[in-house]
Amino acid sequence: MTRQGQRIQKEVLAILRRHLIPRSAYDVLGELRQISPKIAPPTVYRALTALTQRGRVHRLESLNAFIACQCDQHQNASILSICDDCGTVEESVAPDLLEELSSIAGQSGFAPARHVIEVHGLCASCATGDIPA
Amino acid sequence: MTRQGQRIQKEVLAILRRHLIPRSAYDVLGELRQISPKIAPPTVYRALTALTQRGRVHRLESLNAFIACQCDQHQNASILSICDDCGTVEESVAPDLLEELSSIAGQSGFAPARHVIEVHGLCASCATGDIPA
DNA sequence: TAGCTTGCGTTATATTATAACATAACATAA
DNA sequence: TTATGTTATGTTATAATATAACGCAAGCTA
Repeated sequence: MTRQGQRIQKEVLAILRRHLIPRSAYDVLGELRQISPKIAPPTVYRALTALTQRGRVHRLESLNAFIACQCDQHQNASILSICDDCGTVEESVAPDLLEELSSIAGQSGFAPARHVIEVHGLCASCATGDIPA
Repeated sequence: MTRQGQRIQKEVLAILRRHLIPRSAYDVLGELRQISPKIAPPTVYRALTALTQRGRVHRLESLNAFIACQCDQHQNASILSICDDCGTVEESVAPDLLEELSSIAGQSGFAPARHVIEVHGLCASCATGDIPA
């Protein structure tokens, strides 16, 4: 990775960190272009791929969107709880559950390498209606 | 749903059942068009959505693809183990793990409604190299 | 039949993602 | 320092996935 690559990854991460709700790759592209108007899609996807591999960003497979990692310490897969009303995402870490999941998937000899765990529903605020939209 | 809608859902399900590996919506569209050449994308997506809601078909969020339900009895979320080498998908049911997952996600008041659990890795054959590609 | 509701077909287009190849940046040795 | 290989990045184009919008038809029921 060259200096330019590092700069773009840093900018992409900063953009994602400014938002509590997931952004699509093209959302990120739009914001990047406010700084560097000539950025093209593959550049953004490369940065997002690298950040995701390093655990700084999570890809929400069920939304085709990305969010900055909120706990900044683990390489383990996270449980991502997505509010279908307001869009916020909560991140939970549960190594025990991952092990259990690996063992279930492995019963037939399957060798797990990557876990995707996303839970859709309503966050506390939206579920109780305390803070109506 | 009208008779025509039922017919298309039946055809889509039959197509998915003919394959052990996931098919994209456009794969399905291509096969449907061999029978009814004028089908358009929204028709396929409507059928896939309905089948998914009734649990006859699973959508693989991390692949943007679909596969017929292999166990045909449950409305519970399945664990889908995806071989990154040969593409086969194994389905497992684990109500205990779902409850545990709901409880983890619910710790902060989050109300879970739908679980997405996908495990990428290598199936038994591909992991051992018994049946090299 | 008239009027209502829902589903379906159709057109067009939006959104997400990547292939392919040219160029630039960096590393290393002659 | 130039030559050479290797990897990263820029650029263009396009592929792949998904849905909005709207009009017509099918099915219901008064």
